[in-house]
Amino acid sequence: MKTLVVLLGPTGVGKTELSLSLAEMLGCPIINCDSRQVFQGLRIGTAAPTAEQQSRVKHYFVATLPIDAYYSAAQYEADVLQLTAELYKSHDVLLLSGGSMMYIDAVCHGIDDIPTVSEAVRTSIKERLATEGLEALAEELRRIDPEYYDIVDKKNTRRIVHALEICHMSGRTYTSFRVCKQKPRPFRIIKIGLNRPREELFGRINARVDKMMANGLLDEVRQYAAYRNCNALNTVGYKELFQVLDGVWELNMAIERIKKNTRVYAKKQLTWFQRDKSIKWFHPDDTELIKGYLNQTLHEHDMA
RNA sequence: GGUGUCAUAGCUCAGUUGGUAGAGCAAAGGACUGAAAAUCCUUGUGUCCCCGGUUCGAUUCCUGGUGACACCA
Repeated sequence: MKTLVVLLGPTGVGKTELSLSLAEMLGCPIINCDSRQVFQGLRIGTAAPTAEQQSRVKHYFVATLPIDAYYSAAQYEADVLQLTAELYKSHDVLLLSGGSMMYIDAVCHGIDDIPTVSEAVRTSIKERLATEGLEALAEELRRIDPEYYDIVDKKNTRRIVHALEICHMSGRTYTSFRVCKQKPRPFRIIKIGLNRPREELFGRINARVDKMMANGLLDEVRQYAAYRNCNALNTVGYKELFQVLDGVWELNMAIERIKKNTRVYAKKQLTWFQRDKSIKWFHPDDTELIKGYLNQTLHEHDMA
């Protein structure tokens, strides 16, 4: 039976370091699962695996996309499934490591088949949002897809807009695409979650931000100023420093905000992961415990 | 040593003409299906420094402590 080991946890907890030693133990490459590390050039701000780390273990989905590329959880799902099908020809176990919650779920359960929104539809809804306002769009959604309107967060522009986009795109209701059914996978999944006491985690996050600044994050941001409207740069660490380049915030203010927003993100990740009862949690320093658990579980799987 | 000012949430402080309190920051909880490091929702933390007095009632006024700061010696 083929197995996918999923190493997950909040940002800054220590996934990258541990993923290397697990990959070495398992003799497999690392499939990166980070929605921002897939873009080229976001080396410092996303704490991407270094060249040295990548020479130790082969990584996939690190710095593979141009910064202005469109990408999504659904595309990631497809890309990973294609890659794993190939890699399983020569491996029994593969390691997926990262903290992008929806990307993890896309790979593990799949997400619904929803049409990709065209540029034209996206632009037209965007313009209507600007001229008519969110309430008018919500009202239209209530008319054409009352079922989704019922459950959607009416204050969440993203959700309302997206549902409308899909309706316009397809001529069907957004609800009709939301089957929310888990897709079977041709491999077993073992989820290992990493976590630390809150204080420890936040201490690491704060220290990591200082280190990023020392490593030249501001220069990295400056370099991509022309791409600031790209989704890849709507990212903690980048969006705050654009405020500095614009002269809106003092540098210190921006650094504090980066730390705060990273902490909030980590908490958000934990909230999401909390619901997944299939995750087995460990402290990242318990390397031997984790390896022992993995070996034991893999062995059980072989027997089964 | 003397005089003065201050002492309220984790931090910085506001406030109560006497009816046990609120902002900012920090923090906590949650939602989530093709932009997800995105987007959005909810929450308040308290011996109001301590002992006494006045008062129906004191965090608020008064005596005395204690501590911090400033100035004078």
